Amino acid sequence: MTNKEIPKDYDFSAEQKWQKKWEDEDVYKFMGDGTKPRYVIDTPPPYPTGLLHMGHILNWAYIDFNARYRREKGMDVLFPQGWDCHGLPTEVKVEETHNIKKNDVTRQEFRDMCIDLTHDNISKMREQMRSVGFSQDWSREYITMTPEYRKRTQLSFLEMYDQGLIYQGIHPVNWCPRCETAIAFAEVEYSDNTTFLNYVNFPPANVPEEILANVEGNSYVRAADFPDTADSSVPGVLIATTRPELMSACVAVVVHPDDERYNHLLGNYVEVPLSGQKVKIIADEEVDPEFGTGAVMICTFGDKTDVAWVNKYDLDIIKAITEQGILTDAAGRFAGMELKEAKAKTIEALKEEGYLTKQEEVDQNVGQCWRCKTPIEILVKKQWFVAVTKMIDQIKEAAEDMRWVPEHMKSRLMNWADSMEWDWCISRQRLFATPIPVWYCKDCGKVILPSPEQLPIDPTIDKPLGSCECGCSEFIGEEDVLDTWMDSSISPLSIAGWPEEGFENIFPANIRPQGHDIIRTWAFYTTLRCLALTGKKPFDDIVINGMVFGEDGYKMSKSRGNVTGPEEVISEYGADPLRLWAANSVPGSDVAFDWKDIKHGFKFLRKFWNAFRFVSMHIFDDESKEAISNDADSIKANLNPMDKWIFAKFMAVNKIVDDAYSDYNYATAINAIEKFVWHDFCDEYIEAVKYRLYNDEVAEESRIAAKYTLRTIIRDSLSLLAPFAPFFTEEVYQYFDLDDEQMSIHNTLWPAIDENLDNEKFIINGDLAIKLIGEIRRFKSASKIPLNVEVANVNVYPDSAEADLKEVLEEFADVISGTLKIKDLSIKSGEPKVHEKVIEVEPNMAKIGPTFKANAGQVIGYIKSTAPEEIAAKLAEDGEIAIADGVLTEDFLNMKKEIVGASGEKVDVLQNEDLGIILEVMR
RNA sequence: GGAAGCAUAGCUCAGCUGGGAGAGCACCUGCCUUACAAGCAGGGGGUCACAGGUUCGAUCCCUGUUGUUUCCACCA
Repeated sequence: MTNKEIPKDYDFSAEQKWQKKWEDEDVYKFMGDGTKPRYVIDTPPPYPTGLLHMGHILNWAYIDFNARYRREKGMDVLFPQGWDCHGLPTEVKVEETHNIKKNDVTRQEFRDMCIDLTHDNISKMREQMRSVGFSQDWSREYITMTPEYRKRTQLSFLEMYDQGLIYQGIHPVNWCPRCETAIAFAEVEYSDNTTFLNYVNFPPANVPEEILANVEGNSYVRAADFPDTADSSVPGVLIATTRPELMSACVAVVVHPDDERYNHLLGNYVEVPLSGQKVKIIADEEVDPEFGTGAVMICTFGDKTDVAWVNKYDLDIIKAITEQGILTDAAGRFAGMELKEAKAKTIEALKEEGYLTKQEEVDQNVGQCWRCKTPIEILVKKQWFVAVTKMIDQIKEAAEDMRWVPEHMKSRLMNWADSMEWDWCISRQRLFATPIPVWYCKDCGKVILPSPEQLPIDPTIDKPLGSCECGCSEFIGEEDVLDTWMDSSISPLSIAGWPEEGFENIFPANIRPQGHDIIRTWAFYTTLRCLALTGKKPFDDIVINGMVFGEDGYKMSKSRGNVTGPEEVISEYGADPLRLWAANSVPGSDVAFDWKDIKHGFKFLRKFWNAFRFVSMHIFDDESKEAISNDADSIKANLNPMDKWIFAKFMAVNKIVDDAYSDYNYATAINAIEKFVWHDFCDEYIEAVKYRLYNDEVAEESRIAAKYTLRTIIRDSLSLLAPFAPFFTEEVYQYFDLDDEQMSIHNTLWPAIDENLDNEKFIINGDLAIKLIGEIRRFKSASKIPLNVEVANVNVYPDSAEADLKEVLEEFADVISGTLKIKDLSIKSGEPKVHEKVIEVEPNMAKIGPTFKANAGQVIGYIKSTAPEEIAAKLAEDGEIAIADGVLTEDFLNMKKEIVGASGEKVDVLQNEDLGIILEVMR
C-alpha cells in the first residue's frame, strides 16, 4: 500500500469501511478454546428504546477500551451484547403506535406486537453501536425475550423455588395504580412535594366489655358491631394525617409510650370519624411526639410504617383501595371514588361534621413509580417473592470479594443490603415479560411446576405433563409474569452458557461494567441470583461509570434542551473523537459533554496524521525498506542519542499506558499517549531528526537509524492508541508494509518492551539536550532571529562540577547544532570570561526537612535572613556552613545566579541554572 | 434524617503511599521554520473552599464549618 497517495488531511469517512472489514474477518470473535487466557465482560443489556444516547456511549466506550486492550494483551475476550427487552415502556409504545389497549387483542397478539417493536429497536441500536466502533462479538448476542433466554430465566425460577428461595405469599406490595402492577422497592423513587397535614379529632368511645370480648386480639371494633356514634365535639385524641381518605382503613391509633398527653389513655378506644369503627390506642417507640400531634392513625396501608406496625401488633387488615386506585366498599360513602376525589370529599365531610380542627402545610416525600411517576400505594396481594432477607450476609460477603472501581461505590450496595426489610416481589401483572412457570391445580390449588425439559412455557397456553397428586387434570395457568430484573440478573450465567456443561469455564465474568444508578438493582440482584444458582459471585471486578451531563452542566434531558446525540458528533467529526472524549474522564464520576473536547480529540488525530504523513515520506522508500527488513540489529547499533531518547521515552510511556489501561484509568492513558506523540515525538524528536534526513553530508547509517526510529515509534504508538481510536489507527496501520496485508491492527499484540532501550539514562541525557535546545531556541525567538536562520558560533561551558555533563553534551553536539542550524558548536572546558553573582538563595525543603528535622525552621530562618551573597561567599570559601548541629552545603540550597559582564561586546551570554551551563552565542 | 463523593488557574479537570502545584481550552506576544497556521515558539495567571489539629514540613492525613452533587430514608 506504500504507493498509495496519502491524503493531506485525515478523512474519517472511511470509518465504516473498517468496521465492515473487522466484522468480515471476525476480528472480535471469542474462541473459548482455552489457548489464550479468557477475559469475560458481563456487558449491560440496555433497554431497547431504539436510540443510543451519550450515557450509553460513555459506558460502552469504557467497555470497548477494555476489550480492545485485553485483546492486544493476548487475551481471548468475550464481549457479548444483550438486550433487556421486557417492560412497560414497550407495552405503552405499542398501545400508542397501534392505537389500542392491551386488552383489545389477545395476549399473544399483543406480545407479538411488542416483539416486533423490540426487534426494530434492537437493530437500530445495533447499527449505532457499530458506528461508534464497539467491538462486540455479535455471534454471542442475547435477547431476553427469545425462547432460549426465557428458558434460562424460567429454569432459574424453578431452581430457586426448589431451594425455597422463591415463595408465594400474601404480603403488602408496592403497587402502581396506573400500571396496575406490583413493583419492587428498587423501582420506587421518591419526590418532594407539599401537602396538608390534617388535624382530626377521634372522639372517645366507650365500648362495652362484652363486645370487646368478641374482638380479642384485634385492636378495633367494626362500626356494625357497635354502632353507637360518638360526639364529634367531645375531644378524644387529636391525630394528624396526610391521608384522611384512608381513615376507613384505620385499625389503631398509636402514640409514644412516654408521651404524657396520651399515656393515661392507652388501651382506651376512640371512634374513627365518618367510618365509625372504634380503634384502640396503643404505644410504640417509633412515634415522634414532636411531629403533628404525636398521635398517629395506623391504616392498612398508608405507608411503610403502617405495614411495620400492622405486622408488629398483628393488626387486622382492611382493604380500602382497589388495584386501580379506587376506594372499596370498606370506604362507605366514599366507595368508588378515586383517591384524589375521596381525599377532597373526606376533608369536606370532616369539616362539616366538626372533626377537622386544623390544617397545616407540610413537606412530604412521596413514593412513586419510577417509570410513570404515579404515586404508589401499598396493597395486600398474593405475589411471588425472592427471599432476599435470607441472603443478605452472603451478598455482602460476595460484594466484599469484588474489586470495586471506584472503591466507594461498594458502600451503595452495602447500604442497600443493610436497609433490606422486605423480600423482593418478583411478580408483575403485565403481559410483555417472562411468564412465571407455574400452574395451579383446579381442584386442590396445589402449585404445579413444569419439568426443566418442558421449558420455556407459557402456563396460560401450555399444560403440565401429568396430572395433580389429587387426581385432577385441570389446571389454571399463572397469569402473572416476572420482573424484568429476573431476566437481566442472570446475564453473567447466560453469556457463559448456563446451565450447559462447561459454563464454569466462562463464569464468573472478569468484569461487570455498569452505571451507578443501577447498583441497587442490577448489581444487587445479579449477585443474589448467581449466589443462589451457583454459589459463586458473578464477577471479579465491577467498574462503575458516571452519568453524562450536557454542556450546561446539568443532566441531559429533552425538557432542558441540552441533549447532544452521538450521531451528531459522529457525522461532524467521526467516532474516534467521540471515543477520545469518553476516554478523558474518570470512571465513576459524572462527565459533561463538551464540543471543545471533541474538537481537541479531532485535532490530536490530525496532528498524528500529519506526523505520519511526514514520516511516510521517508520510511517507505527503497533504502529504508531494504535496510529495515534486512538488518534491524545493526541499525539499532547505530542509534543516535536522540533516537535512544525517544525509544526510552516510548518504553516508559508504554508501561504507564499499559498500567493505566489495566486499572481503567483511561484519562491517564490518553493523556500520556497524547503528550508523548504530540510533544515528545512531534515537537522534539521530529524537529531534532530533520537535519539527518535532509542533509546529504550526514552519514547513511545515521539517516537509516533515524528512519528506523521514526517508523518504529509511529507504528508502536498506533498500538497504544488503538483501543481508543480503532478507526484512525487502522487507517494508518494499513499504509505500513505488512507481511499479511489483510491483518487488522486489532489482531496485533501490544508492543513489547525492548530491555536494551528501556534505559532511564537515555531519557535523562536526552532531556538535557532538549533543554539546551530550548534555551537556544528561546534566545533566537527573543532576538527575533527566525528559527531557520543559521547561527555562526556557539560556545557551551558546562559546569565542571557536574559530572559527565561535558561528555553528554559532546554526544549530543551534532543533534544540537543540526537542529538549531549552528555552524560551529564547541563544548568548552573551563570557565567563560564572565562573573556570576548569586542573587537569590532558596532552601531546598526536600533535602533540609529530612536532614535537620525539628531544626529545619532554624535553618530556613538563617537562609531567609542572610544576604544571598554572604551565604554564597561562605560556601565558596569553606564549602559548608555549620548551623543547628548540622552542616549546610550547596546541596541544601537552590541558588539563583546572574551573569555579570560578558566576555565580548559581540557575544550574547546565556545561562541555564538547571543544566549548569553557560553559553556564548555569536550571531 | 442517614451515607458517600466533590471543592485546585477565567472555564473543564489531573495531581500515586505528606517535601513549595500541572494539562487542555481561553488570554497575551512573536513566527507562513520544506508534516501540520485547525500549526510552531514564548508568556501572564492559583493564600490548592474556610478554621483548627498532627508533623521539621499539609493541596495530600485527622476534626469541624460552609457550599455542592449523588444515593438512601417510614416521619404519620
